[in-house]
Amino acid sequence: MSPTKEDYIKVLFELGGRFNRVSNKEVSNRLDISPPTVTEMMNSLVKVEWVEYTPYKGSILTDKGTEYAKEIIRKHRLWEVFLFEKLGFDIEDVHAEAELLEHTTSDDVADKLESYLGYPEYCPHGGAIKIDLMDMQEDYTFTISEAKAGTEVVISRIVDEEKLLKYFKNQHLNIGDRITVTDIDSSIDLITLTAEEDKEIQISISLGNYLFVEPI
Amino acid sequence: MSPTKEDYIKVLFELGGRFNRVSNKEVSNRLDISPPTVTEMMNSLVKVEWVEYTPYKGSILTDKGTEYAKEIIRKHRLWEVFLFEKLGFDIEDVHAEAELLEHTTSDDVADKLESYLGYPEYCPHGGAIKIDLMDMQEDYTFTISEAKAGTEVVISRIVDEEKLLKYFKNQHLNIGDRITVTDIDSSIDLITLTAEEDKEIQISISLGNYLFVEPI
DNA sequence: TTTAACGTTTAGGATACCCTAAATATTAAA
DNA sequence: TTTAATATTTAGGGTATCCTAAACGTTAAA
Repeated sequence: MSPTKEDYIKVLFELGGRFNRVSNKEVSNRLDISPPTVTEMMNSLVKVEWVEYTPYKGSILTDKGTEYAKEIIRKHRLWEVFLFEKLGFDIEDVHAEAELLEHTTSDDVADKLESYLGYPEYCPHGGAIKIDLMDMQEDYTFTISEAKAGTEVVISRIVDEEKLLKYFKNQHLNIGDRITVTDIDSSIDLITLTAEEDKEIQISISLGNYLFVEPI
Repeated sequence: MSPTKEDYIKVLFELGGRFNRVSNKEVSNRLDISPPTVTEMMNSLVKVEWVEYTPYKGSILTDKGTEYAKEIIRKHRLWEVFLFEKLGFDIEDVHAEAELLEHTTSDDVADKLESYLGYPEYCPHGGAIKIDLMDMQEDYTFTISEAKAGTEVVISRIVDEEKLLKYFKNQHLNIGDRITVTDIDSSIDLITLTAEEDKEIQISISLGNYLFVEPI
């Protein structure tokens, strides 16, 4: 299907569209596309049976849509590994390039690329590459905003959006880091963590939704 | 610019649009797009200054258009090398895949890919990859249809169009083969060649236009 | 040189995506 | 529960790319 449609279902997937309704507003914000255009596209995605849509209520991915989204995300992550490991790109730059290449990658190229890369498990941002691993990763990890105060966790994945990557990097929060969630205060939207060497870091709960961790 | 426009200037380049006017008919046939659409697109390419167009007479690439076409062809050929050498694709299949990837490849990715591949000189079909080599290749090679009877030549390049590749492969004509042009008869559109082990091969002059050779 | 064949353009339309402005529905606050 | 804020949709447009049918130019054969 068209790159445009692929972008929409990818975003739906990333916003949890397998299990929850995703509002047009969220999609509109994420893709920086006007709300009316999103409404229009959702109706078009319903026609190809990738999405179930209830006006005013939002969209949910169908099984078909979910499969397709996963395939694109797999291609995206494979290119990220290639660009990072083989071509020597900076980790911050691979996302934008993969974003382009993913839409013109046949299944055949993806399979051969995966083999060439040695069947990597994760992309440079910690996202699972194998289709079934994507689900498992969802089951075993949670965002730091969902953690309970006092738990010790390892950062396993950062939602790969350029600005977020830059933000967490600047906060010295990287994949593989062990951190302890000291305090979560929803009243003031703040999470307090302790990282290596007892350094204290504070981030907002809303931004914490983009930082996935797993318990130790 | 858009993938569509890129396809048009690539075809103009391949049809000799740097030096001769290319008719809309030729473009229409090559891209399998209706003549009116080609007329329309040519006008649009004039607007971005990639093409000079005289109604009813045809198009010529501007310097700007030529540069752009070369960049895309370079990306195309780099991907072909990658797909063939690294991913193990069959030579017949690389063209179609490269056709897709070339449009979503940034200059940065192309440069790093070129370096990763060790700065290859030619794509698997014998096409030059470096921009200046592309011109040189034009100067030193000619199509077998332009050869004089009696000359001995080496096949250096086959225009990479799937059907043509298949055709020449079936005729046992491959890049690197030494052949002798025995006879060229324009009255019946036929070229007779002698290949290894004195095997005789006959092809039409029109198809010979897609087989580039260089003198020994 | 007149005409037939063929290439090209004009006219009129379709679809995919995108937009703004205005109307409408939903939800949260008063 | 009424209102105000916010999300969503409808209405009306715009551009890029494609198409067919019909009109028009060019060229080469008769």
